[in-house]
Amino acid sequence: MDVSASPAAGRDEQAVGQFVESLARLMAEWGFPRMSARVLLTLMSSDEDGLTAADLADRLNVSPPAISGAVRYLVQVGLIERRPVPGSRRDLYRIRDNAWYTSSATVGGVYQALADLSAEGVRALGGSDSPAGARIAEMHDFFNFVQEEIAGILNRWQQTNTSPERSPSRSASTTQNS
Amino acid sequence: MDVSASPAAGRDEQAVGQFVESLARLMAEWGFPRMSARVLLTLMSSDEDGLTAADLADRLNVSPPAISGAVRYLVQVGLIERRPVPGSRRDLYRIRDNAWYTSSATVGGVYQALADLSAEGVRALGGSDSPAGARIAEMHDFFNFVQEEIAGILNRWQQTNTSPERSPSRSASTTQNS
DNA sequence: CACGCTATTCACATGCATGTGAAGTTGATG
DNA sequence: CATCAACTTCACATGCATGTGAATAGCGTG
Repeated sequence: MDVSASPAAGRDEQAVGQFVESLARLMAEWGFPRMSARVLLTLMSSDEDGLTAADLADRLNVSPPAISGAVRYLVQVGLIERRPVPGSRRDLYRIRDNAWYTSSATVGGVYQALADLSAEGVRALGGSDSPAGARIAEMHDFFNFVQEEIAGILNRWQQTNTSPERSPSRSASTTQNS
Repeated sequence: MDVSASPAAGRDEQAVGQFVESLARLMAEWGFPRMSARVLLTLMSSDEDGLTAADLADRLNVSPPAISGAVRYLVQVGLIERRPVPGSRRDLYRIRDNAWYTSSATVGGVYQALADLSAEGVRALGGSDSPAGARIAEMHDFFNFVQEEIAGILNRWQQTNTSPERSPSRSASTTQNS
């Protein structure tokens, strides 16, 4: 095996690539756009403080248009930001600091939508008197509960990590090994 | 327009159908199989204590094979159960009582997988010393945190709603007749 | 013992999302 | 002012998931 570009404890490019692909695959499996996931993870695992569309296309071996669509989505949902480089035509794409926090807040919104819709369901069923009505009412309670709890989780995370901005590396040890 | 089958405060079949479709669409948008979502919600919004594949095919205006595939998935992930009817060839499909609980437990498992994979990412990056390593390490911490918190949420839900097992979900007064 | 109903499996068609190549647009530079 | 580089938009091809129809297997019934 050739560890050509791997100083003692430095990056293992091959392993990093594998990591990006594995995680992107997992995210894609539950509905996240594949290409956007790859772009996001490539940005996260780069030491530079931003990459251009050309850089991304090169590292991922895809065409620039694919990058274009992927970053448009990522910017729209607030996971990355584009920073036009003053002297140049290039734009740098950069991860927003609270990316995962934002992402999970979106998940919370989904639960809110689920709760709202199930409330309509209870109405459609004529109240919670019937078995079906009771079932949907319970579903509504559950989603409502989860939604509130998720908000609590995010608050706790914010407090634990004081400013969600640029928190220093605090986790040294990797929890578990296979 | 004729509201032929709408007793005063009873089921509004049209609204129920709309509810099923809306919620199924939302679930499909974040990765849940469309047909399985429709079947699940149809079961939930039925007052009978179980429906046959033929019933489901009829109510959803789809072919029996589509039902077959949908219920196989639902049974596999533990959201519904099949109850062979003793005297007949028919099988009744029925929602498991803790369906949403089970479903959310699965979501928790996803976060666990995310945490595990990001731990590998930190290793691939040679530790959390580099900017990228620090970023992935923070991601790992976040997923780990969320995963633990989700477990806490579910426990709290269990306690609030006493036993999640086989709890007669007729929390309200359901005049159940078999 | 044969028939019929119910559910499943197989091969196929349809629809949708996604990535590619070519052309277009915009801003920097000599 | 002309040229070049970088990103974006458009039209198309490919792959994948999903639902349908025909044929099959199993169990209750006359």
